[in-house]
Amino acid sequence: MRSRQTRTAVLGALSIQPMTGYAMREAIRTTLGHFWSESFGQIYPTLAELEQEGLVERGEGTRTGSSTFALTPAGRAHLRTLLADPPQPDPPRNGVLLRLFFGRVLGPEACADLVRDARDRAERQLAGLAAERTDTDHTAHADDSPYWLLTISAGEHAARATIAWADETLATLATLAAEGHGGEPPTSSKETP
Amino acid sequence: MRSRQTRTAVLGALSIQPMTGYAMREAIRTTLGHFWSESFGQIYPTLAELEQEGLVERGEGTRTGSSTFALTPAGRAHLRTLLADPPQPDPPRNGVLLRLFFGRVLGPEACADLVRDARDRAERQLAGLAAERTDTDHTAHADDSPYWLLTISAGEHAARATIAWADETLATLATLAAEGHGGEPPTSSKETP
DNA sequence: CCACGCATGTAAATCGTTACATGATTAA
DNA sequence: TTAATCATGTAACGATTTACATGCGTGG
Repeated sequence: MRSRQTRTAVLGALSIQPMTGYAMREAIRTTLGHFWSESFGQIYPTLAELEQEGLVERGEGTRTGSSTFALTPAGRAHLRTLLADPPQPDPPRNGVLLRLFFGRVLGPEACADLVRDARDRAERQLAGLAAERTDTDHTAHADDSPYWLLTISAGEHAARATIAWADETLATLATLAAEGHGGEPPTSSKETP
Repeated sequence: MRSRQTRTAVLGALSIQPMTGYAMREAIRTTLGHFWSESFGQIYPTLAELEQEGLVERGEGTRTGSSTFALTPAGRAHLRTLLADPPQPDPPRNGVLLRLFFGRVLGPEACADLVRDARDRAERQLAGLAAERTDTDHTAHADDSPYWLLTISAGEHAARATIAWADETLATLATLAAEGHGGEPPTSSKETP
């Protein structure tokens, strides 16, 4: 069985409206993109599985060979149980912090580049979320929209936190650089005396 | 070859001080725990690989059969190149937001439970980081400690952001509940008229 | 002497992405 | 007509965790 998380995402997507696998991938990428992702390789097998179990129904698509999937009553019930059981915390992996932790090897200037990149990404993220907020039609899916706004807000809080941290960090790194904690040179005199 | 990320973590750990595979696992879990994780199944094969490539050296351990690994000069040089190339962004997956997005199916009260849990975790995280900050001996690894503090700070910013978001969200969910957007009942009258 | 912590390693299982093969439909 | 987009699915690969098998050393 595909992971419960993927099943949740797929059934959840269909709880908004029936759609094809392709459309689901697009919907997840654009709407859930700031906190979730699924690939075709997950979506199609999961849909097939859910169909076998009678949790989704395959209907006629708009073109030959395509099908729109829809939730069955059993599927909606199953989604409720999936949503109810506690989210499994995945092990944290932050590439920026990993590099920064070993920053002594790299030196303050290179670390500052790293942090500036992270800051830029957060800034763009923030702008993107603000755009989504204003662009989106709130009347179309009025019942779902308050919950959607909560996830947007989460993204904004996280991005602002990253920006604030980055600014503090850049100041710290500047003083570190001034104090002369330079990066280790490519060929260290300690290693080849 | 094991992933560059894992190699970076392993070489990085040895850049602080030589240690056994077992000790490395402990060090990563306790010190890098709030932003990174590695399991034995990754660490041992990676160490063997790096040894083959002459990037780490296996020395005598304190007991029979055990070995302490240390960085070679080539290993240190390789670590610098690994740290320099840009962090690969992994696809986001936030189980709490996934559940909240489909909150309409679950109802505002159950969503509030979810958010309260997330808030609790963030609060504990914050307390844990504060404890680490005060407990740790800054003189032992003085050269690495400023960079370590930057990662602690990142965790604190993120946790505070989660707490602030959770409080806002709980207020919003309370008004939603008051307006009567209850969860869908276990047996919907729409599905069985 | 025995339970627990230190220590190493492998095998299997899980989870997920990427790339490919294939074809229909539509807009230029 | 041809390129782009919609659409489905599979195969291969990669990354990572978990569980297991094994044994040394030490404190109670």
